[in-house]
Amino acid sequence: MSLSVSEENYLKAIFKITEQQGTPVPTNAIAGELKTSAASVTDMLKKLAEKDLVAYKKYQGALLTNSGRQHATHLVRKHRLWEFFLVEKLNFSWDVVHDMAEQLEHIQSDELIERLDAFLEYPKFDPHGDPIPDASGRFTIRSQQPVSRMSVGEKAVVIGVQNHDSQFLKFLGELNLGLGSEIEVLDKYDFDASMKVRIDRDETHLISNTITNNVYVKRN
Amino acid sequence: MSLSVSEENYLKAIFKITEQQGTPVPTNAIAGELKTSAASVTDMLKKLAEKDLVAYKKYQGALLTNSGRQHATHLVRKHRLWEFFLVEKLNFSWDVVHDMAEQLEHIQSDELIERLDAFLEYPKFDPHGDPIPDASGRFTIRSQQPVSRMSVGEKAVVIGVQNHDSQFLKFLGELNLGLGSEIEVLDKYDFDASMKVRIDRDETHLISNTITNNVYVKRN
DNA sequence: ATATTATTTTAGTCTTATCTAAAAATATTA
DNA sequence: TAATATTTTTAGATAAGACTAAAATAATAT
Repeated sequence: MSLSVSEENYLKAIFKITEQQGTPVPTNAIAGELKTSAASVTDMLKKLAEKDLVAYKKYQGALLTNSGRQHATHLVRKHRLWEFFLVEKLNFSWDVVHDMAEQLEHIQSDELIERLDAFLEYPKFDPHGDPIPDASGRFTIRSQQPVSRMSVGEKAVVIGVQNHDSQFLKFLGELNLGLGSEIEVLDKYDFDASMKVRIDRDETHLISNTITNNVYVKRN
Repeated sequence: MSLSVSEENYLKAIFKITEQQGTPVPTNAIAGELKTSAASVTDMLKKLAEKDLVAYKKYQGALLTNSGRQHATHLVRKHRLWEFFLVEKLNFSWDVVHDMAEQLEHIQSDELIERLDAFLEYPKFDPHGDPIPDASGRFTIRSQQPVSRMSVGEKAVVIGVQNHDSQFLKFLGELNLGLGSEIEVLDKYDFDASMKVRIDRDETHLISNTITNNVYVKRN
């Protein structure tokens, strides 16, 4: 079944909000995610329910059906593969690729995606450290923890970020902090989760809780 | 100015039909090219005229303005660069890339196209031998002639095809005939422009006028 | 438990891009 | 050049996806 860009965006939004959990997604949450009105969401949910992509009961919010989740996962796969392509092949920086991938993910061709995947040598994680589902929708699971959970003296390697905001990512770049960076915790200020850290055995920085909570490191 | 996919398709269609010449394009020609109704074309022409992308006078057909032609050329550039990418990097064959490129050409990001161009090392011709305009819209001109104009005994290298129809291209593939193939004319049957040719100093084939008229070789 | 607030849905519009049928303009032909 | 045929435009509808305002439902607080 071929879906419109709009329909696909709704599926992705619902998928993003549920993120595993099985609790129904309120209309307003979707409206917020897509920056659209609640009325529009209601209209679309009816349409998606009709196509059996979401389970929807009036006033009860919506949940993806298996078919809907499959679609959404495939969109996530496409989005992340394109992001990988943009960063690894076209040398874009990680803070500018989202909007382009947002468009590219709607290109309709399974063969294209499979070949892109092969061309990129089957990457398992995108440039923000998020897992890229394989063709059958399986995500690689990896244990990780936010920097805020590290203890003083500990060293760990950055493997992901939670916040994909362009400003945030650009700021990390200014700290020379990216995937693969080594972080050593020099000091912790527990009252606000800020920390003093050394990055790649080089500069030391005082980083705020926005950073310590949104940057993930490899858990051993 | 950012255009809708539909508006872009109209500009491309007009560009394709005029193909250099400065005679106005009739409404019906556009309708035929886009497989839409004449009424729809009239509506869109008014809209494009409003945006100063076409010069349109009732009952007189439409012509691209400079701005419209610039837009159209940029679309051609995007289409052909993506086709090159699909064939050269993702190993698609030349007969299947058109529909994907048709979608990819509407992705909005100039930076993406410039980086793609660099990644592909600034190709001058697409997989069908059509010139790829550079960022400022200039096409590389190359002298060429259809196989039908070759004389008996002459040898020449294939550099392009006029017909992009998938069936046609697939058939050429079956003759092992592609860009770069050498054609030697063994015999000519002028009454229908069919020929006996040897391809790449190997097999000989009797080829119809559909082929001799639609395959171009390098002119010396 | 009822009043108040917040959320969600319905109803009615709007825009874009399409269509068909009818009217108008242009081209062709006798 | 008048009649006929073709092309193009207008008029009126439709579908998708969005909106606002009002009504209906659910959640919260007194």
